[in-house]
Amino acid sequence: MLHKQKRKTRRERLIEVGLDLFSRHSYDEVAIDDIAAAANISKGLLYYYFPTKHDFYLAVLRHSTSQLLELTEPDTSLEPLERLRVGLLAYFTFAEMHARTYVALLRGGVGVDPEVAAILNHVRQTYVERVLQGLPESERQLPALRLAITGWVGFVEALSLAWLEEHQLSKEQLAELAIRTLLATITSLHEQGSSSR
Amino acid sequence: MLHKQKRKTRRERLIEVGLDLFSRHSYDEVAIDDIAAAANISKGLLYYYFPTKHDFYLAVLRHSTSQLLELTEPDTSLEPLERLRVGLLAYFTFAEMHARTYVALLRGGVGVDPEVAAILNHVRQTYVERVLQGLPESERQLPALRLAITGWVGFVEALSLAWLEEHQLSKEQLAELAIRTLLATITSLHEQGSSSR
DNA sequence: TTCAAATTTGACCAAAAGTCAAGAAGAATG
DNA sequence: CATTCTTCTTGACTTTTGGTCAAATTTGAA
Repeated sequence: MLHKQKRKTRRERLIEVGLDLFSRHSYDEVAIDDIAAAANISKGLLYYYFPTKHDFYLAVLRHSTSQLLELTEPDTSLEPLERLRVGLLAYFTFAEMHARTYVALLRGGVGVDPEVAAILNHVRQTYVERVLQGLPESERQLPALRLAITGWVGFVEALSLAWLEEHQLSKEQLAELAIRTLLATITSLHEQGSSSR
Repeated sequence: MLHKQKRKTRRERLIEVGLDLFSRHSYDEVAIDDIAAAANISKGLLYYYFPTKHDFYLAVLRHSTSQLLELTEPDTSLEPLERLRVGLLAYFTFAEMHARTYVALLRGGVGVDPEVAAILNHVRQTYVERVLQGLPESERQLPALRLAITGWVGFVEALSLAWLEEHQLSKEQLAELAIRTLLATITSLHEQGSSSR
């Protein structure tokens, strides 16, 4: 039996507090006591909802990544290229609105922690998948297509992070740049005839 | 007076131990006592060489990033495109040889820790700078050139990380893909006439 | 040999993660 | 309403781990 009666469940409120703290401080700068204090709660209660500090962090991370994925959900009623453009705009909007959180999200992570890595990989994989969906059947057979798109997702991430520091371009221009780069990358896969396959 | 008599100074050996541990475990999975034990040393001695655990981590990180930058140092005797190709090959070679460390390096980091971020930014910035060096004067004036190249560096990082999981392409093919993408991205900046400047 | 500086230790301290018995608050039952 | 059962909440306690320090050991000039 899940319990989601009130406006916000305690668990949700705690995650919001964590979101705030973790976007402003590194993982081990944030003490359990800080979280408890910020939420007006005893330390023990935090452990009632989350088994360990690390699990709490994962919950916070999952929360924001799933929010990101939701807000950039592709609109399949649009044709692929337009769908991509809209998705990118939504992505940049998220980055802009939750700048601190977004940076912490991508550049954060707790060392080589496999669980954290898994969550971020899942996000990236999802984007790769979405891009693949928008490609015509004929293109999808290219040898290193998936690899190239994964690279492109990294391109978009780095682009957005750099953009946050200095908004020289509009979101529309960013999206255009990203799309052109994607198309060019895919095109270059065709030309790369040499030895693969 | 620096002291670098013997084969390897204690400090260097400690950094190597840290390199090993941090490439296999996350920052806070590695206890000071673990490091001391792995180096056959008392905990106190670690604090003789490094003020805090965090500083130790930074030293390890700086060590491997500077090693990466050294090994990929551009050979200015080559023409720009060839120089880039050789640089990329060296980069992928490093990633392959120090796979675990390399992954920890890029995807690691301690939360939003500004010092860690600064080190990684410095590496990325250096690459952006190197690419810019290889561009003809005429190209360097493009409005969002720096931004686009920063994105491309992210592309190369993501590409290499994905490649490490499944070596489907040769390093040469990877480099070719990366170069084509860079050129295409820059070209697309030209075409993006609209409203900037 | 001697002495001062550099190196190394291990016991100790402080802070932060994690545990738990017990109490308070709700909700269901009679 | 009383009672009882469940859920929620606390604060004191334990354990782990980062960090300190005086003292001991080693090194290397003089």
